Parts: sequence; structure tokens; C-alpha cells
Amino acid sequence: MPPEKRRPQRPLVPALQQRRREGEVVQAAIEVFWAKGYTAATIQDVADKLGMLKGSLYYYIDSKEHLLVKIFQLINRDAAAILQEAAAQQAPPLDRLHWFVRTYLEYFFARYELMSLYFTEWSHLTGEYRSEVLAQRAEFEVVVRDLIRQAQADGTVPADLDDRHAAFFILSAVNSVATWYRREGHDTPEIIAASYARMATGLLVGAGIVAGPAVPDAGARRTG
Amino acid sequence: MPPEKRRPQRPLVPALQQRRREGEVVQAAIEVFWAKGYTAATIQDVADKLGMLKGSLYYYIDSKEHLLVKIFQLINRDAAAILQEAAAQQAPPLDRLHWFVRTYLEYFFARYELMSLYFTEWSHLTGEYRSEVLAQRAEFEVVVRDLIRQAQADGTVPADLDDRHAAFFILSAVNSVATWYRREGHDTPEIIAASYARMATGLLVGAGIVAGPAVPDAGARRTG
DNA sequence: GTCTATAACTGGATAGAC
DNA sequence: GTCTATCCAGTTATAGAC
Repeated sequence: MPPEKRRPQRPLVPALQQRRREGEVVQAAIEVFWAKGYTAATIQDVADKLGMLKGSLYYYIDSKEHLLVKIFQLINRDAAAILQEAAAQQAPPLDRLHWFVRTYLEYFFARYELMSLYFTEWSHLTGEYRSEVLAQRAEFEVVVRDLIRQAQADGTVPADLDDRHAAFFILSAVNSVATWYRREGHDTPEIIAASYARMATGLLVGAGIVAGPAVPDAGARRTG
Repeated sequence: MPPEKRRPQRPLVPALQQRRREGEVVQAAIEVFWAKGYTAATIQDVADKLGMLKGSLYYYIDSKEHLLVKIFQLINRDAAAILQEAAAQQAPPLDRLHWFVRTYLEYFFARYELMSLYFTEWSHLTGEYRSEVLAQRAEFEVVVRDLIRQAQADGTVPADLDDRHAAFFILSAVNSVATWYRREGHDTPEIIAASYARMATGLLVGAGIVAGPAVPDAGARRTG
């Protein structure tokens, strides 16, 4: 039996301006992760950029994974604000959905490196950290589903369309722009955002047009 | 100079049934990665399941990452076949797109664990391996874009819709089903596949309806 | 109280013996 | 084809400098 060891107790009220170095650590991590990718990047790389030994970094972070979480926290607040505003507006549901997709994507492009890091590396998170990300996504799903249901209630969108599927379809597409968007591309952020908003709403109203008939059982397999 | 040592030379034409153990290695890896996730899973876990030491595994693989690649190769051939068939059919472009989305998703659900592993863990790949995955995705994009352009040519889909954006939108949504689908869910694979195919085609024809007008500049921010 | 250095442990990977 | 030994990176624990 080891003797009951005393661990350094963190004070409940942290000193006010003591976090400047912490911000530098997060900033250095962003640059390193962006340049090399999360997996390839080493804690040593981050420490080097700060001029400290890798072991010393663990005063600021709990783990390499935690460093990723600290980066993600920078955008969580903003994203939630956009979502809540879309939910609170008074315009027709489809207009609000359109606004949400467009505004969210424009924010996305404005902080592209950060958002890209989020969507390409979030899967490295495990346990509690992963759960937090999934919980936040669930909030997005709830709001978008609600907007779709409202549009179904007023007859704009066909009632037989599965609102859950539709919400997933739209959010998946929107969140995946990080996989193909590049700053050097010829499309401006505004154009892409408007294009995506158009498709998101078009999907809902268009589903009424292609509903039943467009599900042929592909009898035409094998040309000829 | 060490004496020219004779290493076990692999015959150019591999003996027919010599790969059984290799298959066992891949199968063990699938089970371990599926159970614990790629990051949390250790090479030791895979070795344990096979009853060998972790160092010995490296006779069959180059790296943990390579093990993931070997798993992915199991599905590449099938996915490419579905894609090519969609491109080769004689039906109208939108019907072919509908067929592709539905068939691809049904294949997806039939091999859910494998496909899920692919879409949730592919981002762990780096360098050459990552490039291969991206190249394969590019093929999907090419075919889907082509179907969309054909539908625009015959007037079914508005010409001012960006076919590249639309292809990304659809493929992103389809490939993301792994993030929310669960075997225990109440939706059958057929229902989801049909629902997604409907939305994919609806998006294209619906874009003509919501085109210009539905882009209000959200003057209604801040309810009140 | 804030920060750094050091050593030890775990997991991924390699080389060479058998 | 498998094992032993060993290396390196990420991480933890802890002692202690300022």
C-alpha cells in the first residue's frame, strides 16, 4: 500500500490575468496542427515554438487531446450564437433556415483554418471530449429539425419527408465543406454560402416534386 | 560486408492459399478497431487476439496506419463498381443519380461496420494513404457532377446551379450517414436509402424553385 | 504560486536472432 | 514466421527553481 499521496490542489478562484501564456500555448498549437495535421504534429513541435521543454507544456494542458479541445472551445461560443439567432428570428421557417446556412458558412469561411481543424480533427477526440462535440452537434440537429417541421406545418415542405433525415442531410453537407474548400479556389465564401443555402432549402421543397415516381427500381441495370 | 544473406524470397507468383494468416490479421484488426476505435486500439490488442507478440505483427503490416488501409481495400472495389454502373446506365441522369444514391447507401448499410470504420477513421491516414482515399473520392465527384450536368443539359435542373457545389453537397451528406446511423435505429436501410435518394434529386430540381427570392438579407435579426 | 526539469511508463516501430 | 531487444514519441508524476 503506497502512502496516501498529496496532489497539488488547484485553487478554486484562479488569479485574474494569469492566462496570457495559456493563450500563447493554444495559438502555437493551432499553427502546428494546421501545418502538420494533428496526428503528425508532436507535443515537441508545440513546445519548440514556445521555447520550452515538452514536459513543461503539461502545466497548461492535460494531454495532446486536451490541446485540441482548447482550440475547439474558441469557436463553440460563436457557432451556438448563430444557431440560437436562427431559432429566435420571426421570419418564415425556410427563410430562417436559409439565413442560418448562409450565416454559418460565412462564419465558417471567415475562420476557415480553425473550423477546418475542427471538422477534420474532431474525430481524434475520445471519451468525455468526444461526447461534448456530439452533444453540440445534437443541438444543431434539434434546431434545424424544428425549422423543417415548422415549414411542414405551414405546407411549404411535404409532410411525408422525414425531418430527421433532412436535418442530417443538410448539416452533414454544410459541415463537410471543410473537406473540399480551399482559400485559393475561385469561388468566394459568399457565393458558396448562398449556393449551399439555396440547395438546403431547395432540397426540402424539391422533395415534394420527385417524391413517389422518381424511385424506379433501376430495371435498366446493364445498359443494352 | 556481411555475407550475402538469403532472406526468405517471396515468389513472384504467390502460392494460392498463402494469405490466410494475412486475412486473419485484417479481420482481427477490424474487430479491435470497431470495438475500441482506431486511436484507443493498440497494436498489442490486435496481436493478443491473434496470439502473437506485437513485434511479430510487423511481418504482415508496415504500420498501424497500414492496417487501416488493408481494411479499407476490402470495400474500395465494390464502391467503384456501383459508381461505374451508375455512369454506364441508359436511364435519364436524375434516375441514375437516384439509383446511385440508393444503391450505394444500401451497400453501405449492408457492410455498416466496415463502412463506418472507413468514414470515421479515414482521417487518421497521412501522406500517400490519404492521397489514395482523396483520389477515390474525386472519382465519385466526377461521376456525380457529370450526371448533374446531363440533367442540366436536358432542362430538368436549373443551369445556374453550380454542379460542383451540388455534387459536394450530395456526396458529403451521403458519406456522413455513418456519423448518425445505428443498426438499432427504427429506420430500415431501405427507407433511409430511398429518403436520401429522394432528397438528393429533390435538391437539384428544387433549387430552381427557391433560386433568387429566397435569399433575404435576414433583416429580421434580433427578434423584437 | 508559477513555471521548468527529470525520470519513468506506455504504445508504435525496427533489427536481428532463431 | 515468430520472438527478443531496443528505440522513439507521447504522457505522467514529481521534485524543485524562481
